Amino acid sequence: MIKNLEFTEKLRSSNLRPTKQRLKICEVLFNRDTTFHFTINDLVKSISEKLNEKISLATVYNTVHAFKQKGYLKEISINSDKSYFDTNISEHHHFFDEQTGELIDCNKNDIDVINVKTKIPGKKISSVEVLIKVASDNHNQN
Amino acid sequence: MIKNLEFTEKLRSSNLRPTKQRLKICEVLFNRDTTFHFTINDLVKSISEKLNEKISLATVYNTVHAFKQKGYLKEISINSDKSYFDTNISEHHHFFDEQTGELIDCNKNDIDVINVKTKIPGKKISSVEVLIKVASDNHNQN
DNA sequence: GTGTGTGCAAAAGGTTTGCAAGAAA
DNA sequence: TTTCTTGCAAACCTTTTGCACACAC
Repeated sequence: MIKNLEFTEKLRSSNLRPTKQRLKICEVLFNRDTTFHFTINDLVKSISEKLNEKISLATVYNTVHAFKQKGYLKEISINSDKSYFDTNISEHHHFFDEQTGELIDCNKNDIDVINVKTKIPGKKISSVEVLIKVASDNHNQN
Repeated sequence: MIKNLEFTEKLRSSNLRPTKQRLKICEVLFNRDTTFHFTINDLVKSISEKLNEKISLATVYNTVHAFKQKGYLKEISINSDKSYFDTNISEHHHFFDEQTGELIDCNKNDIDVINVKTKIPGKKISSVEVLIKVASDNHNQN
């Protein structure tokens, strides 16, 4: 169980004022055992369920973007109408269930390290993301 | 240079009526030498530039979705406010320039085949997509 | 007190939908 | 003639913005 004090420090060290709202969002995001994959909407729901409170949508967006920019959250590359975020900020990959929309973290040893053999002149690689789309075994799509 | 007749056949074989609009969209999408990475907006612009015509947005969306469903287009997993599509339907991967928003196809031998060693029970893999984000070499992000 | 952050409502941008008119079979 | 397709406008949903008020320092 992580203490609010820790979050306060974390925020302060990133030049983010530890406001009531940001601390609450920290609590919902980071005070959990497993990775949290979420959309903004999921987060808002989580806040109201876990804390029985409401934080304005604009603030939630602001905060998530600030956290992403500070490296506390990762945005996941999926094409969807919504943006997905991940509290697991290590370089890792995902399974995406096309039918349920569920995201599952890949473990380090589910996939060999991706070796990119070609460079784009003047560019450096900032990340490599693998998305493995899965569907029910007993369905066939044509 | 692919003939309209070929497109007509293609459409008919997929149970899509070869309408004037669909044939024009085929022409813009598939009558080119290199892969086309596009958003709906790009496509609409292309139609008006190449053919000097206007096809209703709803029809363009309809058609792109139909083509995707029939396997003539691939949707690329990027988180963006817009959807990106690709006329290269082979299983391949992408470089994505974070600064310019440009997408570049990976060649088959830029990356080793991804070997997914773990299965999700009851699910089968329907695709594996790799997105390599790149940025200028002389920039450092913190 | 000064500068940031919050909340609301409105706006924006991409995508979808309903439905009447039109085209293909 | 029947069925599918088109086009328009309205609706929808996520995300962003502007601005007044409130809070952190």
